[in-house]
Amino acid sequence: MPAATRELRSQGKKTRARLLEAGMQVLAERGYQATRVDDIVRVADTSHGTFYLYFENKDDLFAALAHAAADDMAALADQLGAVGPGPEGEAELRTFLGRFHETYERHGPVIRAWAENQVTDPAVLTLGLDTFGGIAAVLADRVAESTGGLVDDALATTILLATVERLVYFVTSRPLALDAGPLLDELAGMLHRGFFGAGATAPRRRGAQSKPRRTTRRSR
Amino acid sequence: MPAATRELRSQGKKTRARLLEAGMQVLAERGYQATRVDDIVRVADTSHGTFYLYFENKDDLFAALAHAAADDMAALADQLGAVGPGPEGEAELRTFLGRFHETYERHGPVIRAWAENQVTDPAVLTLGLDTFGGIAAVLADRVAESTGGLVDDALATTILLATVERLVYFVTSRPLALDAGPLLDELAGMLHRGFFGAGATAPRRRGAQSKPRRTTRRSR
Amino acid sequence: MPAATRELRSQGKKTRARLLEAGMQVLAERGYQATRVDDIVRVADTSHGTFYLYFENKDDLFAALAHAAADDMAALADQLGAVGPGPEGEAELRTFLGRFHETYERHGPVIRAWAENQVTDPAVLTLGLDTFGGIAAVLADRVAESTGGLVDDALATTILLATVERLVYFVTSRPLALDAGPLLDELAGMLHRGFFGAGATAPRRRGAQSKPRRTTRRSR
Amino acid sequence: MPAATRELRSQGKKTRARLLEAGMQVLAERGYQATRVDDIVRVADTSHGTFYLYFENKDDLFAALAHAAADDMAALADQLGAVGPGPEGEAELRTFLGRFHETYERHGPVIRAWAENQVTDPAVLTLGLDTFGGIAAVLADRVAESTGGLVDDALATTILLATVERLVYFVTSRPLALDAGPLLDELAGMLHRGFFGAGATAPRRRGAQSKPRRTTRRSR
DNA sequence: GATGAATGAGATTTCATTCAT
DNA sequence: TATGAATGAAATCTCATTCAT
Repeated sequence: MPAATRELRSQGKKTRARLLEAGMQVLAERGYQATRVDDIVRVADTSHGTFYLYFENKDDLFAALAHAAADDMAALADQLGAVGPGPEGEAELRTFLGRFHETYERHGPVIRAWAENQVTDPAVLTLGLDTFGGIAAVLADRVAESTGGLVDDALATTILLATVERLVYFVTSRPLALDAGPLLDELAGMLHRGFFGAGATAPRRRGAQSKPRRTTRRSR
Repeated sequence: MPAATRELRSQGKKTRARLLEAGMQVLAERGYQATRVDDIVRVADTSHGTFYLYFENKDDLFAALAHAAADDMAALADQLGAVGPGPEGEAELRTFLGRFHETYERHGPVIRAWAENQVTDPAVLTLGLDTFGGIAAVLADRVAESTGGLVDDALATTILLATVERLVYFVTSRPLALDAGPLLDELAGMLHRGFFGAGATAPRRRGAQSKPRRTTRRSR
Repeated sequence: MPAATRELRSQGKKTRARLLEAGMQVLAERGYQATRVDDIVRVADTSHGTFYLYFENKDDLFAALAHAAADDMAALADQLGAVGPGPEGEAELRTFLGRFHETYERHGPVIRAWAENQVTDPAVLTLGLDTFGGIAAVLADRVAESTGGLVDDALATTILLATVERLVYFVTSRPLALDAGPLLDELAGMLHRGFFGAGATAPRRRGAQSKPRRTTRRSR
Repeated sequence: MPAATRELRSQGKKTRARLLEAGMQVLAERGYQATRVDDIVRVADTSHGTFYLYFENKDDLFAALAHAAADDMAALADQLGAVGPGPEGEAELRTFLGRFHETYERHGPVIRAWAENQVTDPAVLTLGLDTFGGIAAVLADRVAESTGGLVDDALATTILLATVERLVYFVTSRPLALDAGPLLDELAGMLHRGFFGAGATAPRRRGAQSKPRRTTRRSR
């Protein structure tokens, strides 16, 4: 009987949290597929038996991690306000990226597993798709608002999101000693210019050609 | 004794090719860690015994795939000419992206495994780092040339490359029915403006602000 | 220290009884081998710790159940009077079967575990063999008395007993909605005719033929 | 990929047969629940890996054993001819019991697991119920034919069958050194008199009393 | 008296690799 | 050259029992 169905006392809660923490750490180090229960319990300094006291199996622990990540990511979308074409719009976008970065620092391994399509458990997979889809949809709305409906392609926004994810992944996870701030400044600027600026056109505009678009922009 | 040390007749070559092909397919479907020899031989319609006739072990097959990918990717860098700030520079970049895309269609699973840091075999890992590093270095050179040495951060270029990889991954692998052409047009434009354009600043330039840059661009 | 060595207050007695009750229920549902301490404590609505407060281990609880069953079964044998060849003999047998049935309703799972040879604990196994053997011996005596010593095979009587057990098991445990009364009437008649009737021969009498016996019976 | 889906060469067939044989032996020794893969492979003198080459899991092996048993048991029912009230009817019954006994010698452990309701795998459980039910139905038909429709209770026949099973179990499995022949003679006689004889009444006839029935029989 | 937590031995299952034909 | 068979180390999971509160 895993923990989901049981009442936990303070010690139990602590152990469960330690296992989740350890799971996250091992996930970060080895990736979804290569993570073994053995690694998790060693990091959590407990036994196999204890693991199965709190989780049905490995996927169950990942599901718990994933739900926490999904909650925080959903909050991200909720807090994204209007992104106008002016500097205040860019600032709004920058704030969003900052929060995305913070969320990534907390849930990076899970987000990465989703983004890299490593998840096999259908429930967790769906949760990931929904979560990413939700953010993409909000982004698409903001883009459409900002560009007066010229750009509203949710698909293109998904790709945009994936690109943001990858950049933040590099900033967060790689031992690059990169200063996140300036990079996110820059990214915010690029995205604002590329997607929210007056006259910006979506990457996927049907029949879109590079020349006309360039012309448009040149002439503004 | 695996195939590397043996002469192969035509039938042997065919079998080896079938195994490589199958390995690539399974790699695409299941990812590096989850790929089992059993899957490969089933797809290749042969036996476990035969597999080890041609490859020392699982990693050996991946190494073979990786070397082929590395060769084609190295060629990518070799063929990238100067990328000036004008339209012909953007066209050059667009051509590079087109070839990157073609390469991805052939070697996507391997490139992805590298980009997602899934590889454990040290030799293959090094090969990947070298390959990506080589392209990043050439990109960094071109950027430096184009901007007169203002921008030359190889690290930033690595990130740029990773982002390109991700976008091309989405275009190539996802069942999005995306038309690659326009997307690559758009990406070429963005990258050219962002990295190679007159007055462009590198993502990592400290104190970079979006406004001045926008102004600069507007005036061009 | 388990309960056997301790004095129990009224609450303790209640808890112990609840565990025994639960043990019996789970034994009935899952069988001897598949019964887990976890099931028992869940049914008894208590904890693992509490279980081991009252029983040394799983087998100890079964031993307690078994002793209760053995006592009641021994009483069965004690109360079996002479079974003459006449109707009053059959009535005596019928009464015995009725009490067997009652006992089965109370201790069925334990009796069944014995009859099906599921018990591994040597002490409990011996107890079962002794208990069944005791009843079989009394039955054999009664048969021998009734047939004037012609039939006295304890082994055959054991088999007879096992068959009775099986029939009663079906009547008791299966969801057949069978009315026990008529079935036991019938069974009493069959057994009386078959084993206690004038001229009846034991199943194991060498060279026994059905025809002569039928003739004999017809002529009575 | 277990053997069900693969082609097997002679060596493979031999190994699979050895595993089935070992499974039957361990099943006989330890019973359904207590049988471990470890025991089976030790008896079959092979490895765990090999076991899973031929069977998906323990239940899969039992399912294979069960299907073989079910086939042979179905044949039992098919071969049971009319059982008239005369001696040739009893002989027919005796032949049936003899074949039941032979079948039990081949498939005893499986039949016993079914009869003792030890099976948990739903498919195997159903197979057992169907198999026993099929035989019981044929028995019930024969009884009904023989008694002119007076007796046709399938339920009662199920119990009859269970009793036969138990007797044969004792004869077959216990180290009683019993001579099966005379016992089966006797059993055939009892069953013939009890169920197929002229004027016999079913165990479950509603309102049946032992006295009237006895009278009836006496007067025949 | 009672309980939730923890443990570890043992059972099941997977899979890369080797072997015999 | 090819293959089915076999292996065993390692991973997952279960559960009777002990422990600390």
